[in-house]
Amino acid sequence: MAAESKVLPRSFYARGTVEVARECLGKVIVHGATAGRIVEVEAYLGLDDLAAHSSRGITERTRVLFGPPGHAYVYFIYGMYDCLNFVAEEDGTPGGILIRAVEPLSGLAIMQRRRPKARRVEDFASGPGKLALALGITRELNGADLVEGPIRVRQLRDEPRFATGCGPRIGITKCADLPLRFWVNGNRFVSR
DNA sequence: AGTTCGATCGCCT
DNA sequence: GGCGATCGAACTG
Repeated sequence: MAAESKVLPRSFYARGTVEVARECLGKVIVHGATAGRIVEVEAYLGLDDLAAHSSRGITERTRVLFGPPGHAYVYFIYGMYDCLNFVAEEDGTPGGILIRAVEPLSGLAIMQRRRPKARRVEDFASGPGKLALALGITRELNGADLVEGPIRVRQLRDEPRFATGCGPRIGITKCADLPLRFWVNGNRFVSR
C-alpha cells in the first residue's frame, strides 16, 4: 500500500474544519500494522460551537486543539474510552475532526484481539471508541504529529469515488442540530 | 473539596 | 429503546 499512497501534507489540515472533515472521508489511517479507511467523521468548530471541547478556551486538555494543524487530539471519555481527532485550522485557531468510524483494511487479526467482543468486522471500528481500540490509539498519542509521527494519514493514489451524506452529530446535547457529521453513503462500517 | 456530566459501548428487556 | 459501567475535566463555592 505504501507505494500506492502518499502521506497527507500539513497543508491538507491547515484549512477550514468543515472542509477538512469532508475531505477526510476515504483517507487511510495507519498506526503500526493496522490501517483503516475513514468512512465517518464529525466537525467540531472553534469557540462558538458549544459542543466542542475548544469552546471553553485553552485548558490543559484542549491545548492541542489550539496548536498547529495535522496533529492528533486524543481525549478520554465516559471513564472508559479514548477518541481520536485530527486538528485543523492554522496554528492558534481551534478546530477538531472526530473520527467516528473506519473500514478495517490491514491488521484485522490484531484488531480482533483488541476487540475481543466484536463478532463481525463491521463491529471492529464502527464508532469513535471502537476505532481507537482497534487501531491501538490511546491518550499517550495525544499531540502526535499526523505527518511525521506514529499515526499517519494517507491518500490512495487511486482513491475510489463515493457519494457522501451529512447530518446532525451524535451524542451531544448542545448545538445538536448542526449538520456537521459526514459519512460515506451506504458504507456498512458507518456507526449508524 | 465536592459535584456534575460527558464527542461511548455493550448488555438487557 | 433503556441503562449501568467508570473516571477525569471543568465548574461551583
